[in-house]
Amino acid sequence: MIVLAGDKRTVRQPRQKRAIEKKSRIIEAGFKLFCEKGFHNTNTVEIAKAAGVSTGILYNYFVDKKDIFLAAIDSFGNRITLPAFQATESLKSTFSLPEIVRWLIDSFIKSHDQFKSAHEEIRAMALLDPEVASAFNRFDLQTVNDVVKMMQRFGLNPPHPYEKAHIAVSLVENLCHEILYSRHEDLDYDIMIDEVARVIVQMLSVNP
Amino acid sequence: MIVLAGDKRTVRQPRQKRAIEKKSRIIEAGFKLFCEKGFHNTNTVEIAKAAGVSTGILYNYFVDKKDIFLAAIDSFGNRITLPAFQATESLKSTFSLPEIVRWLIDSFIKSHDQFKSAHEEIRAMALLDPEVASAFNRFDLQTVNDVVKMMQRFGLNPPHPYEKAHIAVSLVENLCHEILYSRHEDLDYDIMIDEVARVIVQMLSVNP
Amino acid sequence: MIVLAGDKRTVRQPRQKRAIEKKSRIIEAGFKLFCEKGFHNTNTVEIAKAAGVSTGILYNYFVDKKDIFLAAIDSFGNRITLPAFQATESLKSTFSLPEIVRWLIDSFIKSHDQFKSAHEEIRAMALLDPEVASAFNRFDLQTVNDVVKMMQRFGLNPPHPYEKAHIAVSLVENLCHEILYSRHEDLDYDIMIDEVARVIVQMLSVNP
Amino acid sequence: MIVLAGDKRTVRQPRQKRAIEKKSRIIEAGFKLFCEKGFHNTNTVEIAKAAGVSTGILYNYFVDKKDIFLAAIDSFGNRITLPAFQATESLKSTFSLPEIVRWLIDSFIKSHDQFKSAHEEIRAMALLDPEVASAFNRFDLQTVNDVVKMMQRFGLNPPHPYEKAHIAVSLVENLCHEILYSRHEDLDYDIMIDEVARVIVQMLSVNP
DNA sequence: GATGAATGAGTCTTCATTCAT
DNA sequence: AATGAATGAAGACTCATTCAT
Repeated sequence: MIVLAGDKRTVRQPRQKRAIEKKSRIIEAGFKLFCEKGFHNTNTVEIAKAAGVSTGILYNYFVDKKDIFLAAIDSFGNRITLPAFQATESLKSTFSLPEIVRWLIDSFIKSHDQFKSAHEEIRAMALLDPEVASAFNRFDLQTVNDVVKMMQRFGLNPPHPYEKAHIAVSLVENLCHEILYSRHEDLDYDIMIDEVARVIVQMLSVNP
Repeated sequence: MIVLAGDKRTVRQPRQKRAIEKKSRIIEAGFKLFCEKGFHNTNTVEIAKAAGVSTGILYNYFVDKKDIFLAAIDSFGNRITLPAFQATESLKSTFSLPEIVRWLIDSFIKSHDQFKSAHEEIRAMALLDPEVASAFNRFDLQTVNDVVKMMQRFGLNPPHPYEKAHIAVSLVENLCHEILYSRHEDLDYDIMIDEVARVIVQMLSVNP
Repeated sequence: MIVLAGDKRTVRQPRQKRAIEKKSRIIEAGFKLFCEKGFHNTNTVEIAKAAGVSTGILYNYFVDKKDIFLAAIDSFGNRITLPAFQATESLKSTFSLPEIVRWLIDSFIKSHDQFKSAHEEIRAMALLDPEVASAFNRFDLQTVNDVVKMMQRFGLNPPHPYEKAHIAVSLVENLCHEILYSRHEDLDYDIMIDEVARVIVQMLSVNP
Repeated sequence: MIVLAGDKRTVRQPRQKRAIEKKSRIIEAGFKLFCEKGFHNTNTVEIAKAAGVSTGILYNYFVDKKDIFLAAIDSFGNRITLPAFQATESLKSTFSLPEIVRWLIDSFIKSHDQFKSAHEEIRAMALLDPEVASAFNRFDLQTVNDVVKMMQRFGLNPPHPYEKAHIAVSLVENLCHEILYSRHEDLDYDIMIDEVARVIVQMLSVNP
């Protein structure tokens, strides 16, 4: 399994419960705003206001505005994908693999909706900023690891599981993006979902 | 074929040759800087300097900074992908489809490298800004149309050609991004390229 | 003679007359405020307002607030001491050396008054900031050079002229400071001035 | 002898031993930091941390940050100069006056080194702030008084002893500053020390 | 048409001081 | 008395846009 690299930022970690909650509120508020308006269009006053704190306190918990963004990325990664993968376990006995992949795609589309632009902006900023790149990679690896774990639960042992899992994740993410945001009127999204599910199942089903 | 939506911006179009060249130089310079540094990290003074014009003149040709970005997106779309697709024509008689797809992926990786962050940032901004979204869609459709044309040249007539072309394009774009920027050390990129080529060929080869 | 080291800051030097005047106005305004209120108690908005410009334009002429301070130090050095030294030339035939030194001290006290705290603050900041130290040294050297020149005009050729000139300058500067700002009620400043003049004359009069 | 003006601040004086120690620790920590980094570059959180107390408690002992600075000035004055003057007593029988003055200058140079910027910054701030001016004067007078006492111990009774002592102190302080911080490469500091010692001895040796 | 100096609102960040615990 | 998290006003600096020349 790919191991998440530890991040060694020199941020004072809050120990007290209230402080931890406040830090979470800031991440939450920042994340929500970054998703709605993007990093560059969100200012620190807004984040503080949304979190119900003063602007000054932001800098007790985070080294700068970008640090809030990074924390939000990590928080973001932990939330979207894992529940969906875990839920597949209970579906295993009832549904076929193509049905479950289709269900996963559907649930990803639903969960992506609440994160709006964050994912793309993270990708964009990752190209310019090593710290964002690192946070993005952590998130990415986690999802790929989750997919590989799910594959194992389903008895799928294709050659090169991580490479294939990565491709599968990309396919689903692009599909989500396309369906939620781009909306080309000439494309039939039901057909696209079917096709993506079919491609994934085929790719993962090749046992050695 | 999907038709490009008309552009309804109220920008004075330069008629004189010198003015047209100047506008091109601005787009060129802006595009280069946006690729290198991102939209938010590029300022208008830099663009003007790189284009060899005054900052004031920018606003004769463009309504604002974002308008330069939009023009750059349109210019961007016309340049990267088309040459690669056209080149496949001459390869048709000599190489097999899997070989040609693999060649296309390789040439996309090469051409993506020079555009760095532009593509991702456009996607990110497209989520927040309808005008950018519209420009992005124009670019996206063009690529999909190019792929469909190429499919026809190769005698590939699968059902739902646009949907499949879109999926294929997504796969290749994600692969480019992964290889050029993310570089997960645990992934074998040769295998990923092979696998993506295989998946695309398989998807497109299903004739009705 | 001690030579002033050239300073290689990367500030865009204004070439046009109006721009040079504006830069001067900013230095003037900054200098005045720094003298009145000190560097740390003067903000950029005040400087801009006093110079009759916008805050933004400050950064066309100076890299940062400190850079205005440095420019002010250089400007400061050129103005205070030189006129006084030059004026001694015309007094040479009429007055004796002790009388002229006494006259110089008096005129220094008068000219110091308009620069209030600048000199001390420069000395204080010079201890923490190499750039300020460098600017202070330039100013200091200039004064010492001026004193040595004056000594030569008066036919004074003591051994170690630069060391002695430096001591003389220090004595006068401290005297100015004491008289203008400290005002110990128990000290008789007429006597101090006489004593300082006597010490300087004695020190400089020792010909080899 | 010049009498120190009484201090009229409305600060609650700690009576308990532990509280007095705590106040001392704060002054100590503040003094050290002010010397190292200057008043404006030292913040109250740092002072509290260095003193091992909470930021809130600072305001039980001091009315504001400047008040810590004032207390530090008073503490500062008591420490640097007195030991050096006292030590001269034991040298009296063995060494000549010029030797002892030279020894004093040397020991001042050594002791100044540990106080870095404090002295200059106090002088600078004294020009802007009456309270700092008052604290500086107290310190200054003390040094002058110490010099006069030493003069008496050495049997020196020139006319205007306070004025001359003040001039002597200024000379030595400037010399310290020059040697420790300015370091003009073209000046020979051994010669300057000799010259300053010579001037001081000459000035103080004139008995009525 | 062309210039580029000028604007000033907007941004992130700091820090002396307070106050609920 | 003691804490240290919280405040929020104030600061330096940026930059898209304008306009006198």
